Amino acid sequence: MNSLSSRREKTPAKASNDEILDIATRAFAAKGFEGARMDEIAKDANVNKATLYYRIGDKDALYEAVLKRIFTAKVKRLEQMLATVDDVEERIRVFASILVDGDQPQQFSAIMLREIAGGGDNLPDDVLPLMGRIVGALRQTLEQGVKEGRFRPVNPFLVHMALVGACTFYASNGPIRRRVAALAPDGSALKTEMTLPDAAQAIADVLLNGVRKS
Amino acid sequence: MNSLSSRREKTPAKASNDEILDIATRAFAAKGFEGARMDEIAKDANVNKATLYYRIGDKDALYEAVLKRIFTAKVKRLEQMLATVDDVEERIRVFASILVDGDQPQQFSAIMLREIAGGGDNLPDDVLPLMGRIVGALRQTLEQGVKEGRFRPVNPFLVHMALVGACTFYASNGPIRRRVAALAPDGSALKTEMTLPDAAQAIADVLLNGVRKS
DNA sequence: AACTGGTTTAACTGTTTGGTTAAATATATA
DNA sequence: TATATATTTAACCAAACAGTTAAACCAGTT
Repeated sequence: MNSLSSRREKTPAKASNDEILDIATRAFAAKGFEGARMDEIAKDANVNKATLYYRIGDKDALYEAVLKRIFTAKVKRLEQMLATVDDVEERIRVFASILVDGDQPQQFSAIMLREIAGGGDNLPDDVLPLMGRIVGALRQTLEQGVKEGRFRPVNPFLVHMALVGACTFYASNGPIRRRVAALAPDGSALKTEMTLPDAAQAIADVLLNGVRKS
Repeated sequence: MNSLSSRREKTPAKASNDEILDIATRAFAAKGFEGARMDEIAKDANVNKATLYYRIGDKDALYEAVLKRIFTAKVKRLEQMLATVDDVEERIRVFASILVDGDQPQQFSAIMLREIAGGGDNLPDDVLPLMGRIVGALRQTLEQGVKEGRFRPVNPFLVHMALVGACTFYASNGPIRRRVAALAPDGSALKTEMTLPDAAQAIADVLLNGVRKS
C-alpha cells in the first residue's frame, strides 16, 4: 500500500539474499527438498537463476542456508526465554508456544516433519548442534522440574518427542484436517478451528498434567 | 538361506503386484512422492518399467495404491481392537501401540509425516475416509472415557494430534537422533535406544496422565 | 500346428531439472 | 574518463525423469 511498485503478487523488484531465503523456505516447506524447483525459486524472487547460483550456491547450499536460518532463529528465541522465565511449568508452556510462533510457523514445522520422515537425508551437519540445543533446552527444564520435586522423573527425550511431535504435527495439519472434516458429520471436533498458540498451550497442558507430580 | 535363488540383495525373481507395492511403499516412505523414482521401483521389483505401468498405472496410481493399502491395514487393526478391548485406558494404550506396529512401522509414519507436511498435496481422496476412521476410533474412546467419568473433557482431536504426532514423530526420528546424539555428552537421554512399542507406551502413559480425572 | 488374448520387454520420446557459460552490464577505483 | 572488478543475464547443456510404443513372448484353446 506504500509506493506503487511495493508489492503486487510476489516480490516485485529483485530480491535481496534474505528475501531469496524467505522464498526458498516457503518452497522447501511446501514441496520438500526434492519437490522444490530452483527455477521457480529464482522466478519468485525475480532474480535470474544464474544470479541465485552466483549469490547463494547450488540447491544443497540454498537448503543449508534456509535450515541454518530457521533453526538459528528458533534456538535463539528458546534460549532467550530460558534466561528470563523461571517457573518450570511456565517454561514448558512458553517452549511450546515458541515452537509454533515466528514469521511462518507452518514452514518450520513442515521442514522439521519432512526431515524426520526422510531420516535427515538432506540435513546438513551444521544444523545438528542447533537441534541439540533445542533438545537441551527442554531437557534442562525437565531436569530442573524433577530437582524441584514438581515433575515426575521422566525420559526427557521422550517428552521432547511428544511435545515437538505434537506441536509440529498440529501446526501443519490444517489442510488435511479440513478435507477430512468435510466428510465428517456436523459438530465433529475436526471442524473446530483452533489457533496455533491455543493448540500449543492445550498440548503443553496435557503433557504437563502427564509429568506433574501429583 | 533356502534355495540358492531365494534372496540375494533385493527381490530376485519378478515381483508380484503385492511385492511391487511393498517396494513402492519403501521408496515413497524413504524419499517422498517427488523423490521416489519409477525406474528405481521397477528395477528393485525386478520388473520392466512398462510392466509396472501395465500392471498398476502411473505414479499417482501407484501412490494411491500404496496409501490405500497401508491405511486400510491400519484402520482394520484399530477397529478390530476397538471391538475387543473394553477398558478406555487400555484402548488408548493399544491404540498407540498399533500406530507403531505392523510390518514396517517407520514407513507408515514417514508417509504420514510427509503428507501432513505437504498439506496432503498428493493425498488421494480415497484415503480421507480411512483417516477419518482413525480419528473416529480415538474420539469414540475418549468420549466413552468422559462418559464413564474417568477422563476430563478434552478436545478429542487435539489429543489425537498429540498421540499420533508424538508416535509417528518418534517412530521416524531414529537416524537424526543418533546423529545429534553423537555430538552430545555421554549419558545423554538421546543415547538411550528405546524400542518403538516401549516408546509408544510411554507416550500413551504421559497423555493418559494428562486426560485422566484425578 | 495355428490362432488368440493377455503380458513382458528394449528402445524410445518429450519434457523438466539442476547447473553452467560467456557475454553484457553495472559499480567502483585510479 | 579509462580501467578493473563485481554482478547480472539469456542462452545453453547433459542428465534424469515419467510415460509410451511396437514388437516379442507366453499360455491356453481349437
